[in-house]
Amino acid sequence: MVEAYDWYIDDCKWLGYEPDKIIYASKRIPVYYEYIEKLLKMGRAYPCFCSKEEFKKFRDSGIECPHRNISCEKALDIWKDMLDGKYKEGEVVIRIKTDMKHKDPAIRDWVAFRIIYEPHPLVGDSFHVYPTLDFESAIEDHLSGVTHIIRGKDLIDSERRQRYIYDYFSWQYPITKHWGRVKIHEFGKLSTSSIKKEIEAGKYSGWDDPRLPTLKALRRRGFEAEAIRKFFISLGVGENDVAVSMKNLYAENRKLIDVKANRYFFVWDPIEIKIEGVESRDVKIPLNPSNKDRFRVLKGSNIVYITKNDFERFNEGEIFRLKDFCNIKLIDKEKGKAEFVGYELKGVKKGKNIIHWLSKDDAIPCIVLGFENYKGLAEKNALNDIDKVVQFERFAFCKLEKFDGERLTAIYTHP
RNA sequence: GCUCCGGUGGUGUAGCCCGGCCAAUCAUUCCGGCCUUUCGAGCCGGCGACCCGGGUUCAAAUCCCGGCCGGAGCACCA
Repeated sequence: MVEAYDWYIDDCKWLGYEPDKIIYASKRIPVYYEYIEKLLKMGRAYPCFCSKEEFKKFRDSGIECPHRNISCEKALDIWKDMLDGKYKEGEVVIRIKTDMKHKDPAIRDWVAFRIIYEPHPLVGDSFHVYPTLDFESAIEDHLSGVTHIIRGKDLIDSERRQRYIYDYFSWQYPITKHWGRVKIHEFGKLSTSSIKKEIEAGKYSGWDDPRLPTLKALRRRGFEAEAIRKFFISLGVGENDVAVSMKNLYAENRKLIDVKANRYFFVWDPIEIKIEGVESRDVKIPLNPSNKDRFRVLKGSNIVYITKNDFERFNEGEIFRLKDFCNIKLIDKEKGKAEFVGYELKGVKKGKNIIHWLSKDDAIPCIVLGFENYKGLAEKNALNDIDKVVQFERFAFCKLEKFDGERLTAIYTHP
């Protein structure tokens, strides 16, 4: 995927880190050729004609393969022939000499170059002899003056392999740190390859599907880069695998957005209620409880929508309050009828008896996409905050993604 | 199977190298209270951990050995 090249950089910048140098290994193949030629001349590398299976036998038994001890001249000739395209894929590889008796078989004479005729996404068919990751990054780390490497523990053996090259050239190996595998309780193992498959299978709509734990998805959900940074820093760099809950991320993000996210009403699964004896009036509600100077205005009227959840909780005869508007008593649940009790907040039990609502004039259709999808009515005022994260009161923080003239689409951020 | 690494409250983390100040840090979750016109935020309080067994030592989460459990590598993949 060619686009993925840009995604790394894009995501990196979004997180707030500007790379000071970007290196595409595929564009620097000739550099690696230089170094492998040196190693061939030094007798520290050799062309090997063993098949994978054959070599595995040698590796497992710690025996040098018959190709290992040819002269430098011959080795270089074969190398030239490889470059000239005289060999087929899989016919020959270049191996770095380590120690066939090394106690860890994973380290024994590893492959540095192999032949691939398939065109490369970035450089097309300019080359057909490519370095392996271990070889390329060994050279590149040294050339670019890398002093510290932080990478996953799956690459721990890379260090032991690469050190042979560093020793041959008398270079100094960087200091390494490794991290373990990260699992998210709510999702499972983080694995780009399995996510890719599931996207292709149609399970997810794309890399930014809000159900995914990808940076793209988190970004779409309106997370602050700062929260993600803090979250990952809190995980530390340790070789142990970690299994962490998204709740920790939510907590970090909430600290940042709570003060700035405007509050609006979102009535999911709306139920219509008629209130007898109430007069219409405008209701001013603070956009954010921490700043009482900024308001939004809702029309309080005798027909309002409340969410089904709330409606079902109340019994006939019970009094509850439409937040900031008025108190009503449910008189006929069957018909959705209530009667006006008063405007005064005083005397109403606080907490669960105060619910959010919307009258028809202020309601626009809204869908919230997340782990589950919610359909309902959102407050019209929210249209002022398209592209921003708002809090739908008593629901969750949501990123308002778009309004198509008919319906507002929001992405579920977190509770 | 071979090689290597790791195991601190529900979760993540600090401390381990250089033993004592660790009746073990911080964050989050959970539970309780206060506050609040949101089941949000804030404030206060609480529960809760050094994998097990030996050894060294006046003293061990920290050092040593063994066990158990978990993970990584053993690719012509990145």
